[in-house]
Amino acid sequence: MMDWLYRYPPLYPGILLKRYKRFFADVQLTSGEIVTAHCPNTGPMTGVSTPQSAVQLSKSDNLNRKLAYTLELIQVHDNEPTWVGINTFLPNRVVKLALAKYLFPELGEYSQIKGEVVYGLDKKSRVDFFLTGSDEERPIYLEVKNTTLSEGRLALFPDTETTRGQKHLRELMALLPLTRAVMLYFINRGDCTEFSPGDRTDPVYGKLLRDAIALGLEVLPCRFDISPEGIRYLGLAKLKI
DNA sequence: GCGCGAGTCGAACGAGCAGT
DNA sequence: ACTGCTCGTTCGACTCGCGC
Repeated sequence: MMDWLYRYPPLYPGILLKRYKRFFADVQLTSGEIVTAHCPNTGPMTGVSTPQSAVQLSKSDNLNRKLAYTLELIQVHDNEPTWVGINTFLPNRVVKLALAKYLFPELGEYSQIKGEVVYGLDKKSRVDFFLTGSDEERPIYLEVKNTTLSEGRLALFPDTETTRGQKHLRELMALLPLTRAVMLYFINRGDCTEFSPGDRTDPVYGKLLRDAIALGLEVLPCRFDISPEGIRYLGLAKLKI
């Protein structure tokens, strides 16, 4: 039996009425009450913000928050009904838990995990994770990207033009080959079995990714099963370049 | 003075870290 | 302990210069 990697707090089911102004989503709870929830995903959420979709909200008891509810999951029907994770900082948290459990054999037997390590030419970028202590001398720079866009069973990143994402790729390339550089695409939905760069949304990113792979960048497109109960790791998706 | 396009900026929230 | 910055991201609101 596969263990839960992450368990959601109690969630409140509802129906998405509309998403607007990037951070807001009006949701009708099953009680009939209409609430405005914080949408912690500032991306375009292409294909995953359709009104009348089933959603799941968490509720914060932080009194400083203006919006107590947070949009966590939305159900899509591209394939079978599938829950998609909306919360963009969850992938980092979940990957941290997965690293602690050594769920990615591709990364070897590191002994130290550091988060948010400063790197880059101007020392202004931060890598999500920095792994050291493996038998191999080279440390690992690991960057995590949240992926929700899909075409059928093919997951795509990015879902919009991302100059920041391009910058991250360039900076990872600059580290090669003295260190290992790994891009981990967190496929935030269980129905996708393959992964490709989203050339239609950001062709520059797609080209950069291929250049980076040629230089030695490693890509881990990771599949996760998402449900209101929690998140489980399903293994790697097939990389289609 | 007006309308237009291009460019810049701040708001929204939370986590984590550095500096005081 | 506290403040302030950075990161994630988009877009409405705003300023600027241009041509008429």
